[in-house]
Amino acid sequence: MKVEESELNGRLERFRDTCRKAGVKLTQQRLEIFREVASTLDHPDAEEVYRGVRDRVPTVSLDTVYRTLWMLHDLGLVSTLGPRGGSMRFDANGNPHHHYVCVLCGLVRDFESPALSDLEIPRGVGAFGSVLAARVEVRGLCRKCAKTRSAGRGSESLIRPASPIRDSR
Amino acid sequence: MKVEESELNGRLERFRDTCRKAGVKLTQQRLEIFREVASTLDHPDAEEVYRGVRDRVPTVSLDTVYRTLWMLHDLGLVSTLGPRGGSMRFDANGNPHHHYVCVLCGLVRDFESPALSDLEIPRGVGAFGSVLAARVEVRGLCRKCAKTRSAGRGSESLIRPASPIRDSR
DNA sequence: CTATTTGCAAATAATTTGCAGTGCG
DNA sequence: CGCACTGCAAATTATTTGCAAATAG
Repeated sequence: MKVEESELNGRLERFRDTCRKAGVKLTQQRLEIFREVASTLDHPDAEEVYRGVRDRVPTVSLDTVYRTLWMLHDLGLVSTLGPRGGSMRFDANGNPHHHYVCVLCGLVRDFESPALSDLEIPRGVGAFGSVLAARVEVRGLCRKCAKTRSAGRGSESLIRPASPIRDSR
Repeated sequence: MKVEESELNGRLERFRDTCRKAGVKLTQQRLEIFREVASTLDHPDAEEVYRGVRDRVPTVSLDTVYRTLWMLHDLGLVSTLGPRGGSMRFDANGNPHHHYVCVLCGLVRDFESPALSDLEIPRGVGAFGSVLAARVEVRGLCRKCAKTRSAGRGSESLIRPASPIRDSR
């Protein structure tokens, strides 16, 4: 799924800006790697970014993709999603948001919600340490998986409480 | 941090029970592997479980630990936490709960909260698919890290919005 | 007894690193 | 023009798998 033109331009703008301010060199591969993450609503892993960028910059190497993604992370331009199924995934949505995750295929979609963003954190939590941010992760079966699955049969072992994806590589 | 005696016994009870019902054999290593995860409030990774179990069952192998942890997961006896820093972590707390995660050292602590557990999920989310569960992850700097850090200097690059741990192996 | 389960060692997957050449500022 | 950046290949880390020996029920 594609990010809107205007939003994408804003992100690219911020990217150039941040690079300049941070004094990091603006290379072709960095631009394209950022563009790849910033232009999709999916949250791709390094391999997917690599495949996408290779079309435009045939010589990029996978390790440059990794290095750049972590560099973008260090600059605060992308955040990461713990690996749903093997590999780390990257997220260029800079606005406060939450995630919907399909427990079967690993699809992730962002959603915003003032209500959830202003969550009341129980006071007891303060005992653990400071609170910097809170994020909600909603798990479920996405449209497509629900369809595929019901085609087969009813429900199997699926509703294992809050378990992430244990995928079948 | 240790789980209370009574709670631990309940977990072990449920473990034996579930194994029997599922028809899986109750071996020494399985019992000790489960005990290791079930008796701590930390959420250890396979390697940590391995080290702990080895004291009591010197011949266990790391792969048995992996196989057993995933088997416990399949039986619904443990859930997983996306890798904070390299490796998958396992959680034997069967009650609905949320997580506090230290962005520096990766410490995880559970907390319960009726308010958060009854979260109102925005209707828009239904468009993505069904909703099975929702979990809140609160990020912050734990007590210990805050202390260690302030010993050095003030704040550095730390407050990178909602970024997980990019650790220094 | 006998199907499961285990331990070992070797295989895979994801990610990182050292180094020599290349190109941005 | 120099130092940060890149590509390559080799190294590491986490995790999985095939197989013969061990064991729970």
